Amino acid sequence: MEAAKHSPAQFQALLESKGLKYTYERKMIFDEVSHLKEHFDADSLYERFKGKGRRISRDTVYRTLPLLLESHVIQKSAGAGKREFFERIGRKGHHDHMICIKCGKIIEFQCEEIEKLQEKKAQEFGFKLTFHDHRLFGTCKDCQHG
Amino acid sequence: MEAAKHSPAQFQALLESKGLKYTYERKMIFDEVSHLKEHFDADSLYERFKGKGRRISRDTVYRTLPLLLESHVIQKSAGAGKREFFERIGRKGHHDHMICIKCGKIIEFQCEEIEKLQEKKAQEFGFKLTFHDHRLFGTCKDCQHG
DNA sequence: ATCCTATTCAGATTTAATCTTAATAGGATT
DNA sequence: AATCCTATTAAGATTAAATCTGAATAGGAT
Repeated sequence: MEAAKHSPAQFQALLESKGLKYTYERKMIFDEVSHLKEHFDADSLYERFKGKGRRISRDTVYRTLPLLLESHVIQKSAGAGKREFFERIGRKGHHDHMICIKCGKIIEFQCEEIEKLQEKKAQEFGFKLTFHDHRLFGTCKDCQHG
Repeated sequence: MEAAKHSPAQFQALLESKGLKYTYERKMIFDEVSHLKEHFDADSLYERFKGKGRRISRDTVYRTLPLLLESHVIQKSAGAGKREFFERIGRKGHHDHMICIKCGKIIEFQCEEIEKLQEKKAQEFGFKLTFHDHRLFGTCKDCQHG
C-alpha cells in the first residue's frame, strides 16, 4: 500500500494554504521536476520547457521553485558552479552533500540523527523548520594524497 | 593565558602549505575581517578598502575569502539577499543559522552534537572536512500566528 | 457579459562574480 | 646591484544569475 508516485497533493495543499492557484504552469513544473532523477538548476529547468508545447517563462520557473521547496517536493542540492541546485525528494528520501573543493566531486550522505537534532534546535527557538541547506566542503579521499 | 587576539598564524600556515605568500593585500584583508563583528559579503568588504590608503581590488577580495574560510578565520554566514555572507569566527566560536522565510530574521544556533556527527560522517567517506554551510529555513516564532 | 485579482510572459535590467591583460612585487641568481 | 622568474594584483570589461517591469492573459466572482 504505497502512496501514488509523484502526487501533487502536498504541493496543492501548500498552494491552497497560501491562497494560490494550481495553474497550468505550476502543474507543468511540478510534473517535470517530480520525474527528474538528477539534480538541476532553475535555468536548465527553464530550458527543458523550450520547444515542449507551451512555453513557460524563466520567471515562472524561478518563482515556482521556492514553492516546491516549501512543499517538500524538491530539496536543495549541490552542483558545480555558483548556481543554486535542486533535486526532487525521491525514493531514497532527503539527503545532504559533501563537495570536494579540489575536484568538485559530490558525495551524498544521510544522517537521521542530524535531521533530528536540527528539528530539536529549531523547536528550542520556536522556529518551524521548512527546509534546509547543509553542505560540507573539504577534500575527498582521492584528493588527499601528497 | 589566552592566545593573542586575531593572530594570523592559521592563515599564514595555510598559505605556506599551499606555497602562497602572505602579501600586503592578504594581510590587510585578514586584519579587516578579523576585527569585523558583523557578517559581511565580499563586495561590502571591498567597499571598506576604498579610500583607505592603498586600494585593494575587488578580485583580490574575492580570491582571498576562500583562503580565509579554509584557514578557519571566517565561516559561512547568512544574510538578506542572494550574496554569500561570511563572518569571522570569534570568541563565541562556530555557529550556524536559521533564516525566517517570511521576515528574514536570522537566528544563530550552536550544536556541538551536529558538529560531531558531521565530522563522523565525513570520516566514513574518507572526506577531510574543511568548512560547512548549514542553514535552516522556515518560519520564526513571530511569523507563525494566523 | 463584465469585473476583478492573480498569474504569466518576454525581454530588459540589475547585480554578483569572474575573467582578461598588463603592471607590479619580491625572491633567487649571478 | 642588475637581471630574471614566478606569483600576485589592479582595473575594468565581461559573463551569467536572478529579478524586475509593464503589458497581456486566465479564470473565478458578480
